[in-house]
Amino acid sequence: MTNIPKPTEAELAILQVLWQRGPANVRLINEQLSQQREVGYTTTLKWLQLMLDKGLVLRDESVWPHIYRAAVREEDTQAQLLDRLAESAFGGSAFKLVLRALGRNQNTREELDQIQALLNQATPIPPTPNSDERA
Amino acid sequence: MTNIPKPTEAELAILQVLWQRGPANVRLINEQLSQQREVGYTTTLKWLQLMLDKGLVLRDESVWPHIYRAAVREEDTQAQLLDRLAESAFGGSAFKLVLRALGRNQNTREELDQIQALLNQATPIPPTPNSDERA
DNA sequence: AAAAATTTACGAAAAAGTTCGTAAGCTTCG
DNA sequence: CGAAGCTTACGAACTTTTTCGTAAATTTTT
Repeated sequence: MTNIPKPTEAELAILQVLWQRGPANVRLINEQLSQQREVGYTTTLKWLQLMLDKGLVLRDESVWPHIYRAAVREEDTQAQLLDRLAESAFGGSAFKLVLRALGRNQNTREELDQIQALLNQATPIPPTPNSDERA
Repeated sequence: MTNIPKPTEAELAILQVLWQRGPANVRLINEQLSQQREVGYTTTLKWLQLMLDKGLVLRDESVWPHIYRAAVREEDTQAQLLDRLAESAFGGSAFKLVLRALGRNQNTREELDQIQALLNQATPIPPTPNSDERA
């Protein structure tokens, strides 16, 4: 709920590592990041420290080396980023975003089925009286 | 095709105005932007100039005042941003992005139908042999 | 316990984006 | 034409992010 501070690119890269691998020390995180692009160890450390200040990660100092873990949930963060993108590039329409994302996506049969399933269980909301306000 | 330079927040705001309203002069663009948040005229002008340098907009100097128009297509830009978001926050999976976007979205009956239509015409691609490569 | 190796903390430079102020350049009007 | 009113160009201050270097702190090894 508490509005999460918007993560930067670098911060997102780190969060992804933590979400996928779970809590980890700086070395491990840096190794993961390094697989994608050259990153200095202290750079990674600094990011973690900044993220700690912002409340994006938590740190366990009772062990050595310290262990960091995500303080924000993957789902929440993704949702927030989708909202933000809808706002900044789709005229505020999450629906348009979905259409576009779906339209240009190559999916396997399983994936399409999964999407279909989600769609089937979706409950339509009543159209807003002014759904055609601004053409 | 030519990889579009990643637009910043401010640049996206301007592109959205141009996409919706079509070519316009600085004053008009600034008025539109001002409806959302306080922006100085010269700030808008400066943005346009920077965007011109980056190739995000085109300028017609044969008229006065100059008229700017988007140099990148809305669809392409949105697609690019979706790819980028999938990469930076969904572990590179456009599919996961779609699921998430669809899942948390409140849609009207019409919208759901539209999504369904899109889904029906989607041709499944064969599953990749290593679709389960990294668990 | 001292040296060697690893981790942290801090400060700060460099790069990217945001925002204007000011002056110079057109247009229009009296 | 000259003044007044927009428009444009330019430079620069500020803020936010990205990136390290260096030194201090903590462990681990001889």
